[in-house]
Amino acid sequence: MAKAVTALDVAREAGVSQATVSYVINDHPSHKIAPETRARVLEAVARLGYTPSAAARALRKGSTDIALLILPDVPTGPAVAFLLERLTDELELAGLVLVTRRVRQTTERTAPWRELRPAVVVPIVSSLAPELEVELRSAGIPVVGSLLEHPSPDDGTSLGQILAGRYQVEHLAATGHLRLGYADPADERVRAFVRLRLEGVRLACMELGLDEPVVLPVPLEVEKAAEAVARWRSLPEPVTAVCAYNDETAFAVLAGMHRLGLEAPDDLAVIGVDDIPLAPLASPPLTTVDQGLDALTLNLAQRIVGAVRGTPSPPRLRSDTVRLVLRRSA
Amino acid sequence: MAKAVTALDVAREAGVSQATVSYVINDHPSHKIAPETRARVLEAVARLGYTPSAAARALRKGSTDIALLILPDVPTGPAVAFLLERLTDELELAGLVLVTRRVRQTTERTAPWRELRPAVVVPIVSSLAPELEVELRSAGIPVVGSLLEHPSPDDGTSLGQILAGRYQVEHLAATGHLRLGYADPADERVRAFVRLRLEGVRLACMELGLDEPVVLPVPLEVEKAAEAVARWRSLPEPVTAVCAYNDETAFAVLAGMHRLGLEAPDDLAVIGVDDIPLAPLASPPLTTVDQGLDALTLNLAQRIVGAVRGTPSPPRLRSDTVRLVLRRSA
DNA sequence: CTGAAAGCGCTTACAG
DNA sequence: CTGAAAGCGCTTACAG
Repeated sequence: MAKAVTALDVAREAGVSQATVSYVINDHPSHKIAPETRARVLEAVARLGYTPSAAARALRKGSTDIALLILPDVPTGPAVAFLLERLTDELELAGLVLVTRRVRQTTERTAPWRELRPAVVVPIVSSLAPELEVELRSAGIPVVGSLLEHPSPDDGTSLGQILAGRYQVEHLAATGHLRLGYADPADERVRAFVRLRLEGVRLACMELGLDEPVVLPVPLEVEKAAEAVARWRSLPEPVTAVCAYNDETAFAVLAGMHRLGLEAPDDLAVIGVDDIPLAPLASPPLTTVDQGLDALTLNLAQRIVGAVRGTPSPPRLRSDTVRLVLRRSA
Repeated sequence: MAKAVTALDVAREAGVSQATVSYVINDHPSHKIAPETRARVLEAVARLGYTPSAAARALRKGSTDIALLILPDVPTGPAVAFLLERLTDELELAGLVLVTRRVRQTTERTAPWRELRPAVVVPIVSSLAPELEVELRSAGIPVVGSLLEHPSPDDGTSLGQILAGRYQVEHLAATGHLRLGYADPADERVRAFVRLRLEGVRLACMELGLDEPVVLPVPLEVEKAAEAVARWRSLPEPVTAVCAYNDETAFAVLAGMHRLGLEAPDDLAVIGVDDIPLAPLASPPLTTVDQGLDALTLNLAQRIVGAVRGTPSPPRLRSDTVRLVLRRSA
């Protein structure tokens, strides 16, 4: 249980005071340290392998380098995994550590920032309850609206989510389809997203004069998916194309079709959302809507860093990242 | 910038000392607090919404509740995403927060534990350099060998990794295949894993008297995959079955086959590793090897918690979680 | 059963 | 240009 190296150890080693160590380490603006002293300190730091304790620093400064990401209890699909990976990397570059908290519902009772004193809170899906938002603001902790935020309709990303649905419909309508199905993943935990994307589909159908989409549950099981496909095709006015909630659900639809000996897009056109790495490998290659998660994540990272450092940051990305990825399934 | 609520605020509110607040909050064993006092304190805590500062606590106790996961710079595929998700949840249940650090190479220069003072360090892939291992031990920070640790050959998981390859071959050999191909994802960043799984394949081939597997790069692109498939089939002694590095690579092989009008398993049998959610939805449904990541992750979580709390924990899971998932592609 | 006080390792006015 | 000292918010021997 050797004690860790402290600034005092370094100070002794370099023959200076603890304060001086701190000044050179932090490049304190109002404290120009003599180059020679500086060098001596830096050398001692290197020799001893000193790194300031994050805890002591946090206690003293009143805040940490933590970016607290509040994730809902959704399964971590490819999209969220990608986001997490990129965000971790980008924030680490800026000296922030990403801490993720999965939370069913963010309430008074689960207010992790009280414990962690993060530099910033990022509620990745639902926005915070107003009273929590107030608590944070008054504690000086910025809240960065995430890209996936959901309820507010004029919000950029709800917009993005809705737009994904719209793009699906526009492409389908443009290729002559009049009756659309919607493949719902039937997973409680992503309900909010389903609602949003489906909303986009409904709206677009209305505007383009198509019928209401026929929503059917399509879990990731061949049999169930086949049932849904059979059902869509046996309607009085059969569905000729389906919008899937995401690419994984689209794979399920495709699998259900294969089971029935059907081929996309002729028997039924299928379009997904996300453009996961496997999408081009579907048979046929999956036509899908790319939400531009890459750009959105980068933008989110920049906004987080900006909020922490108090530096100007780019505006929240709007809908301009969404685009159709045309392949063969629709 | 309202100040956060401190133990002193609570103490005043409850009419006790700061020490007493701490005792009731921590249920200190040697300090039985009078029930009535206790109640008063608890009530004040609730009323004020008090949560102890993690930083102050860490500083005082000399260690944190952080479990530091050292991740190599590998792409976060479905398997790693799953592991991260489960681990976060399990550890949160035990009051630990998971902090992930992606690191190319863990050296003296990047020693995040010096800054973070985590309760435990988990190098998820490569084991730590010996001198770092020593540093941690002497600082009293336990290191929990991860499930994916790689170089030591007698190690449980290398074993697991090698075993995945072995299972692939055993199934293929049992179904009459003599000439095997190996689909290498051709991604530098997962080289270590490829080597291990391929090793298992090679060993098994030798023991079962099969030829050396024919290794070909198969990135996630239809064209490239088709090339590999064509190549395998046009060999003087054609390959009749291929072991894919993982399920995603197996999807690529399948896609390459479709492009050439070929069908698994008759034209070429294909077997993956991981059993990702999409595996049953491949066409044909993908036969694969499940590494039992679920059980492995739970075991890892238990070992982490055990190491931190100093309580007994289960032994590292060995190879017993690996199993064949028989579907239709092989 | 409860409290006063020390001290964890930093940073930062404040003096010199 | 450098240092002595206070103080961030806790926990925990030590007294009472």
